[in-house]
Amino acid sequence: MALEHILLGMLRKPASGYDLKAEITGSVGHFWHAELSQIYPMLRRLERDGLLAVRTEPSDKGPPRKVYETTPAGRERLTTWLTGAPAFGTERLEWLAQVWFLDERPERALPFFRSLRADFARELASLEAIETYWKGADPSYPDVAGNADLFPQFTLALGLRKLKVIVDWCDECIARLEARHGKDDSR
Amino acid sequence: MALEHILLGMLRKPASGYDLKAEITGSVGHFWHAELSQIYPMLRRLERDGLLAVRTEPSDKGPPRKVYETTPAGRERLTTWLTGAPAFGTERLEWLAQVWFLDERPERALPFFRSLRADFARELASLEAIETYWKGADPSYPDVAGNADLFPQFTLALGLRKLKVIVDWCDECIARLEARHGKDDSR
DNA sequence: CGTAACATGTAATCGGTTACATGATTAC
DNA sequence: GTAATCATGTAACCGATTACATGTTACG
Repeated sequence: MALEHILLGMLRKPASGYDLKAEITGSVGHFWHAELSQIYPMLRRLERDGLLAVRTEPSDKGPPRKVYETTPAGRERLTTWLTGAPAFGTERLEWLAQVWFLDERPERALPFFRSLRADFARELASLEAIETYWKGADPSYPDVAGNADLFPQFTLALGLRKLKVIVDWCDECIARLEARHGKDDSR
Repeated sequence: MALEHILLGMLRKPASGYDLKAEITGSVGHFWHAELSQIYPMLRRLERDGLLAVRTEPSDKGPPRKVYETTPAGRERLTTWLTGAPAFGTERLEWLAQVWFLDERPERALPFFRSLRADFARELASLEAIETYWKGADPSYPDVAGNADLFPQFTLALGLRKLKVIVDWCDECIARLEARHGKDDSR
């Protein structure tokens, strides 16, 4: 169960469930996602099992915050996950399944790929913004100094390259489809 | 729900549940996966809703086969899925999360990436084998004639490119890690 | 005065995995 | 005889999504 380990990893720096949701989307967000309704019960479970410690802090706004932090036992759990083999969750890409069956509706192909291209280009732009920020913060990028930033940066590099090939692939599919039946259709 | 639509798409040619499992792994297998225990109840449901037709055929081996086929209503369901917007299931890549937190166990980084590289290289090889087969069957590849093969071929092209960038990325990560602390470690 | 952000949760449901159950035929 | 392939299913469980429930503070 990966969410468990992601929380244990993130909570090496203390945070509340609410914080975590924002931190997840802002860091591992390009390859992971979690709702608050999933985070809260998991935090409780991890605390019950002694992998997290809690303290309650008053909040300026709204109800009191429950701030969690990884315990030594939690840290150990994290390292066993890291020591194990790479975990492949069988990838399921529904939009590729749609592409596969597009011969059933060939006239939908061009608008479909154009929409796909727009979506991935937007995602690519958001990763590029992160890269730009990173470059500004650390002038030696991509030769970062410490280990702490190295691995997140690795994942960013892969995200950028993958999105680039997807956008290029969309463009090529569009070009091939246009070549097949005159450039004037389905706009 | 994508499995539903995948079955409706595949069953434009009649097949049994058992057949389907093999057909899925052999075609859309590089981006989708389904177990028999998931397929059988889904077939029943789709048949109950009039989207599939069944007939029972005796089998040479084992119990009688239930052969399904998409009905006109099923075909309509398929096209509404294809007519809709591209469906993104939020991608969750656990192995990238492991990379993200590798600073907790830096000495595990090299073996981790080597294992990752081996896994993806194997996947890439299997897609390349499919491409080779395809080239042999249709000498005009990649300029296939009909629409029927065009879209599956598009998905194959993307799979190949994505896996290539992942393998290259692994190699670069390995090189950078080796450069960081002498080439002789953690073999 | 309403909306957004802060902050915590529960309940119902769904898609998917793992394990279990059954039994025939074929190849070694 | 025993393992693999053919062929069908059910049940328990788990991870994740969606919808619901509650209440405060700050901003325009």
